[in-house]
Amino acid sequence: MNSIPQKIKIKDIAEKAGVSAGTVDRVLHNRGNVSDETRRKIQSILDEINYRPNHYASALASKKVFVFCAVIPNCEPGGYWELIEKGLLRAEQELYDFKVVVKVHYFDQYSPTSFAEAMDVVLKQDSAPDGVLLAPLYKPKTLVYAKKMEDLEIPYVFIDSCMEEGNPLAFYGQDSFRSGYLGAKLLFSQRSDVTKIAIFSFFDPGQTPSNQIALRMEGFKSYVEKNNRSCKVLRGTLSANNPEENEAMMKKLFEENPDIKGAAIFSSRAYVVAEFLQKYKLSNVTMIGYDLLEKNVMYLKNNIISYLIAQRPEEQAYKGIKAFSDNFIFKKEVQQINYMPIDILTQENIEFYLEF
Amino acid sequence: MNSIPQKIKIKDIAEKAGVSAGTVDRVLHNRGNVSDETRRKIQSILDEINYRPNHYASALASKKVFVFCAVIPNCEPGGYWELIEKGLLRAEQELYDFKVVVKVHYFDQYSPTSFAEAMDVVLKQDSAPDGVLLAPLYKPKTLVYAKKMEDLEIPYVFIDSCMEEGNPLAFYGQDSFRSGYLGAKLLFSQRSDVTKIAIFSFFDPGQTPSNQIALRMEGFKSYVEKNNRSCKVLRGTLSANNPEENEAMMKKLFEENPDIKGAAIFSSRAYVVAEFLQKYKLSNVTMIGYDLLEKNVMYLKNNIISYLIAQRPEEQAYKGIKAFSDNFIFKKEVQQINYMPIDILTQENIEFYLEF
DNA sequence: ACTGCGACTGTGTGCGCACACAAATATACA
DNA sequence: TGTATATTTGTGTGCGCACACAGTCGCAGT
Repeated sequence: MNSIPQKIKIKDIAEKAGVSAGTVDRVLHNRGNVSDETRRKIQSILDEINYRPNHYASALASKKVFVFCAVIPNCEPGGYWELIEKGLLRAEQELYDFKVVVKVHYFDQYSPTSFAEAMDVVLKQDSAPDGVLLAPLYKPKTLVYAKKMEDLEIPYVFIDSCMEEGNPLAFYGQDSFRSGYLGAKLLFSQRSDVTKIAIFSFFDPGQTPSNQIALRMEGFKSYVEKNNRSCKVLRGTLSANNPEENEAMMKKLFEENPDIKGAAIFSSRAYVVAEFLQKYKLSNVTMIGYDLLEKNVMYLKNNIISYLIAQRPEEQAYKGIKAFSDNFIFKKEVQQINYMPIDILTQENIEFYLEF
Repeated sequence: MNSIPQKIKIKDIAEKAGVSAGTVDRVLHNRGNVSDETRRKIQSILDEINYRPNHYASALASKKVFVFCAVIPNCEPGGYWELIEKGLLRAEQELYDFKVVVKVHYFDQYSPTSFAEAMDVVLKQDSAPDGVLLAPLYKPKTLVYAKKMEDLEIPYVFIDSCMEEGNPLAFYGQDSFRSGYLGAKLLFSQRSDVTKIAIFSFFDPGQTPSNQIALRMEGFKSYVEKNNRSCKVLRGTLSANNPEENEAMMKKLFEENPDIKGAAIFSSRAYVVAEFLQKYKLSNVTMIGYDLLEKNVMYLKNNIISYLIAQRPEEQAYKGIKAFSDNFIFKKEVQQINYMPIDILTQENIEFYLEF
């Protein structure tokens, strides 16, 4: 009654083929040293009986230690990349008994050079990692290292945003264009009288916008083009480390344009703008933002931000590492392109997203 | 460099305590037959060195087969409960090597008696299941069996909706009240001129509404009360198996009330109403619905339904079974109340939710 | 015919643990 | 003091697999 479908093991196959377990093991792992004849015989049995190895027993017996490196921007407390790191750690924990180690390497998210340095360290270790997880913030540099890893035959996983030119083992992230598009839709669906909006970005001097943010902005504009062509879109440029300047800039912008009805910002730091809106009591401005940072959530709850669009960063990182283990340990097919859901968060449903 | 933190095993503990592995095993599993003195010694070592057993090795060595039963309504193809079943199967697959079997038992979702019969079968097997997963559609009957299972010391998991009176090992589902509340918010946020809406339900004669649907409706009404008190709410009652009658009813309703601007339905069969709206080209009616059924998705894409609110049924079922394995096999603490995210789906983000 | 060598195949051990069983020790009672 | 019995402890085997190692075999070269 409570019996389990009898599991087929290596020994069974060996018996069926009239060989020893060792030989079956050799064909299973392509270790060579098997005559064509016996290999074919074993293979045909394998094909017909649907052998499914016990990966837990396998991991137990194996001595192999897997080292996966993650290369991500420095994690400010409460910032976006901290969520990514959380996912990495969760995956490492879960794979502990499979002898999986996740090493995190950090770089300065505003410096492509710093990214390159981190990658150099990762790839020039005495023993190469079994896989590298990274966020392709800056296309050109990333491309260089993608090439390098392909030459070294080190599989890599992209999170956050993708690059068509690369050929990762897997990608986990949002369709950034679409999430920008959705942002615009939500902004305009809120009210029918939106004729002027402001969008903000952190373009520091001499820096190219990150891949993802550029795409979100395109998506946003595309929606406006298509559905609210008459709406005026103003741009505000924020500085990463000069709050006073930012405040002055916004003050000027909103004073000169009191008819601004909507605001959007495509990085995760919506709270910078929200803080301003709250301080100056501009409750007539509808705002949308991105990512589930604590401070963003606070302004959502305070009704300063109407909608937050989220992308499950922790899950991206978690699944990124799991892609490696699925590939190496569980021998599962790994789907290459994996768009994460574009979650729409409001005051009413936010609380149910906080622990995920 | 690539070394893993040295794993502590039973043998290590045994050595430290000056006993054999068997004795350590006895205290780890409370198997008794250990003198107070040695148990205390071992326990103190255990406390101080943070021993984490290898559950994979443990499962490998163990002969125990786990049988978990799921009691759910019949799965119509393309219906809600099919998604649940998918999650159950996924969990079973994943736990295959842990000797976990998931047996699904079905009942007629419109008949509490049929539910009771299914539960009787489950509980009166020659060997009792190690856990039961069920959806408490009908409170009173569920309560009876919850009691029974507590007496039999069989842990149970609720999915879909919860019952405060029960004491399940875990619950995975939506906050139904809140999802109804959010539905109303979305309906009204779409346009400012909504003064009359219609809500539909499948109250067949002689039947009590399921727990979840009743709560959603309450939540919906609560929002209207609070924010749009002047809006008139009409009720339409649908029949589960009489399309002609339904059509006639809706026709009459919308003809007599041409000023209906919004429609909502709290079961997963929004497509019944959507089909009508499409057929009669009532494009002026904004509609919201629940759950990611194929047919609902189609009407969302066609712009008949503006928002769908989803609750990840597959994940509910999957996590429900995993709660058992976490409890029995991985000895993890299982959180009792787990509200699933209330996903808001629109044309723009729907495609990213379809494979989850 | 002997050796050496390469291609192929079988055997044995251990991964960390559960559990049946054997062994040792303690306790009771005559 | 001896025997029977309960209590406590140690040992051995196997779960399914990986992998090191030890064979076996055929064949070329001397």
